[in-house]
Order: sequence, then structure tokens, then C-alpha cells
Amino acid sequence: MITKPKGCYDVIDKESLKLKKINRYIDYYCEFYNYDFIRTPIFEARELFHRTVGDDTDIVTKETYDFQDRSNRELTLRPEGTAGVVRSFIENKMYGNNLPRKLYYNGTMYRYERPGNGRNREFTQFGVEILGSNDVAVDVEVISFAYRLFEELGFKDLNVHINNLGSKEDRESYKKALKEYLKPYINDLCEDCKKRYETNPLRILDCKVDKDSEILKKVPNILEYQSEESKKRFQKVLEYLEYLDVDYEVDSKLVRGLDYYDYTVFEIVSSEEVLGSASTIAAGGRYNDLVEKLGGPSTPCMGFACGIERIMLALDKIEIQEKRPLDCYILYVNEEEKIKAITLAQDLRCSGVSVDYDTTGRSLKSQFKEADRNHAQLLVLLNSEDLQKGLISVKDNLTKEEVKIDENEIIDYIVSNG
RNA sequence: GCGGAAUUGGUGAAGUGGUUAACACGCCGGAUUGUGGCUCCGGUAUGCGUGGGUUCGAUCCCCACAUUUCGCCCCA
Repeated sequence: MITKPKGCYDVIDKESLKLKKINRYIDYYCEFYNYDFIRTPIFEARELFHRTVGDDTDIVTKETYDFQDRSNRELTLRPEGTAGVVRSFIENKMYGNNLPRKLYYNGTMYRYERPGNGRNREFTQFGVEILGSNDVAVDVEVISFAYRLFEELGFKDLNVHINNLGSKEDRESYKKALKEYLKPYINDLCEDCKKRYETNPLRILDCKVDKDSEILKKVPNILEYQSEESKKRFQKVLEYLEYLDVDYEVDSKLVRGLDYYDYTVFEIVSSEEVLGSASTIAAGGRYNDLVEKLGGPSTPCMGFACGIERIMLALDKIEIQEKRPLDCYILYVNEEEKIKAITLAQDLRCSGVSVDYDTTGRSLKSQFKEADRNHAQLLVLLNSEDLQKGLISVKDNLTKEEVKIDENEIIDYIVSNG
């Protein structure tokens, strides 16, 4: 038997109903907030992700699905959504007018990881990006949008962890201070952190291994190494969040795994137990330099992404609506009736009635059961004797009342009673 | 990438080194010779994740691999 690749999964039955519901919510909500849907390729030039996500990040160094096509192009299955959106923004010259551009995407991403609870190799991310405005209102809109969306979906006890990474200059001066502070302790850090000390010292801040050590507890605070302008900007973000009643918690050690972030970064954490270590359901931040870095005009941006699978996990206990009931189920036994069933089904469907009938040669008894499984409202009972008189029986599956209708009026009858 | 656990039908699962692998649900058929959802009766794994090995003989023991799952790393 051929099985699905490791870390992939099929969405069927209840899960697929749940997924459809979430997707409908997302589409509705995004339209409500005036975001336009964007779809970009599932694979892109490998270089795109190296330049955006960062050469030293785990995502790029050990988690991408890389391949060459038949013309030896170096391609990569997208590990996240922002890079493709930014590439598209530049390539389609969206910066020309109508800024800011508000976009949302919802699609599969690929990372070669060890699968586990709420983590898969093929997974789905939904995210929004606002390109072309540095207004703090944008920072706040993105955060509150995410927060309200999850609330609306049924999450309780959401918490926003937020931090300010500041400008490039801010970070350079902080990195310097951080390295200076850590220098005497470098041998006490974990192996990964020793490497990070050179490649990306900020990542040491959220190291899980060293998190409880005294060294990290007394680490310089990034918020104190920023220009007055950066500090003011962050204060304003927090102030606006309060106006919008978003519960937040400043976490000066929050840094993100992707290199392109600056200024505001945030994560939304859920306390749902099923999530376990996958409690971060959404994360994002500002990336004011990315568009320029990829060859576009300087364009400040802000966005976030969330993992659909984690939402599905957490929504396990949330009520999901049943499959849509079938308007009508047609029952038949012999060949003559079967022909009538097939043609009647087509006519009814063309008239906007949802219909189904048995195609496995089941007994009449089983056909009744099948009709119930589909929650059929009306049962059409075909009977050769009646058919010869031009009559068809229609039974209301709720009241059990049965009437014989003239064959020529059957469509009208069902349309008006269905 | 590292460490632990699991893998029996459509589903939940019991079980044993040796004839036909419990039980329950579901599904199908019959009683009801064309009007069901209750009841009763019957059927429903030629196979116990895959490949090797040990053995007279393995679903059960050993090894490898795969997948799932828990923790770590990282992340959404």
C-alpha cells in the first residue's frame, strides 16, 4: 500500500467540515477588514527565501524542500508566506499607487521537520500583510485583527506577547552591548548559543536551554538601547492597543526566528491544553527593510501568520456545524424506476435542489437509512405502478406524510416544499 | 537532528509460540416477497504496519525500516 508522506495528512469528514468553516471565517473577516486575497506560487526561486528569511535561520539551513526542475532551476517549496507576497508586490509593481496595500493569503507551506502535535511537514498558514505604511495604526490593526479573529473563532484566554526590536541602528547598538555582556559567560552557554553569539546574538534571548540561567536573567534590556523615536513609537503602539482592549504583555526577550523583522514583533499565545508546546498560534511583526532588500522601493510593512492546523487542534471542542442536509433523496428498486431516478435527479439539481440516490444496488431498507444519514428532508419514492399512472410519491421525512404528485408537477412541488 | 512509547477489521479494541483471531459499534442481507429508523437472525480480518531472522511452526520472540505519538531543538 502506498501511504502518505511523513508529516502530511488528509483532511476528511469532520475535519474537513471544520476546515471549511475556518476558511469561510477567514474570507469573511478579511473582506470585512478590507484585505484582498493573494495567491502566490507554492515554490519559488531558492534565493528568495535565503534573502528574506535569513541564511542562518533553521528554516533555511535545514528545513527547506529544495529541488531542481528539468531545466536545473534551483527551486524551494515555500516555508512561509511573506517572502512570496513581497516578491509579488515588487514584481507586479503594487507600490505604484493605492498604498497601503492590504493582502491576505491562505495556503500550504513546507518545512522538513520532525512532525508532532500541531506540526507537520506540509502545513497551512493564513496571514495578512499591510504594505506601504509605517503608521502605528497599522501595527495595531494587524495585532487586533488577529486577536479578534481568534476570539471570534472561539478561543478563550488569548495573550499577546509583544516586543520592539527597533531600527537597524538600535539593534546594532544593542547587539554590541549584548555581546559585551555575554563575553565573560560565553562558555557557560549552550552549544547552540555559542554559535548564535557570532551569527545572530539576539536569538540567544529566547533560548529555551539557557532560559533559566542567571546569565540570561540579567541580560541587558533591548528596550533600553533604542533611540527616543523608537521608544516613543513603541509606547504609542501599546497605548493604541489599550484603546482597543487587546490584552498584551511586553516581553523584552521576544525575538522572532525570521531575520526580516524590525520594530514591533508579537506572538499570540493560547492556553488551550490540547496545543501543548504548540501554544503559539500566530506571530508576526514589522519588516520595514524587506521590500527594499529585494529590489523594490523602500516600503514599510507589517504582517502576521497563523497555523491553521493549530487552530483546528484547539477548536476540537468547539461546536462544528453538521453537514448541510440534503433537500431530497430518491429511492427506487427496479431498472425502470432507476432511469426515472437518474433523470429526475438531474432535473431537480438543475432547479437548485440538492439530491442524491443510491448507486450501489442496496435494498430499499438500506436506502431509507442512507437517506437519514444524509439528513434528507424529502424522500421521493419511485414505484412502477404509480409511474405508469404518471404519479410519484413524495414523503416528508420529518412528518412522515406522504402524497402522490403528478409527474409533471413534481419539480415544482419539491422546489416549493424543499 | 536526539531520546521514549505505540502500530490487530470500516471504527473502538481483547488475545495466544501451534486447528476456524474474542467482544462491541458500524455496514450488508433476511424475518417484513417494494415504505425504513425498534427487535430478532445471519454475514462481514485467507490476516494482526513492512521486510528479514529464530523456530517443526509467529500476529505473539529478535533485528531493521516505515508511520504515528510524547518530550527536546526549532517553529505557525
